[in-house]
Amino acid sequence: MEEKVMNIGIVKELTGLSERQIRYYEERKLIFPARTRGGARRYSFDDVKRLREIHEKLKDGFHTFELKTMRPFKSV
Amino acid sequence: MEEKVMNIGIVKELTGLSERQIRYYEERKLIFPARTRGGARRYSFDDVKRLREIHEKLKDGFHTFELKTMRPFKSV
DNA sequence: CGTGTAAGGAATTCTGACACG
DNA sequence: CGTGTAAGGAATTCTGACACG
Repeated sequence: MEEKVMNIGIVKELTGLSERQIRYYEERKLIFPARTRGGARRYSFDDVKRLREIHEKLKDGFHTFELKTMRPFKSV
Repeated sequence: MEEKVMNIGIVKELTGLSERQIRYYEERKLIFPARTRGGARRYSFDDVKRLREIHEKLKDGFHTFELKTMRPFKSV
């Protein structure tokens, strides 16, 4: 579940989030997709799971900078 | 492992096969990727596994039409 | 802060065909 | 038969920015 194999389009469908949101969470250092040679992001199923958790927390009123310590996340 | 989430570029990397080979096996009805609205193919991890098996069999001298009965494969 | 959008470019994927054998 | 390739188009993704609040 850690293999980075999905492009952002599929992640969008699986999470229901916008590309903007997905990229923003990365900008905030909450998610770490891999990159193809061409620069396209690649996510794992674990990433999809994490994106859902992030969005849930934000809906609960937390801020991205507070989520960085939300849970230890194994680095790529 | 049945979720169709990978585009052909990643499948190429995971299997070491060319796009031509991957598409040809589909043309021969040995593999059944899903499609995005735009027409792009989407594969599952099971598909990747199957592609490897197909290629192995071909290297062993079998022909694509002989592989259709190779093993029951659940349809999409 | 978190997210939407229009903008232009670059990388990806698609199909149908010609080629070899 | 199984696979390579050049061709042109269409869909996808990328970055940086302006916007709101």
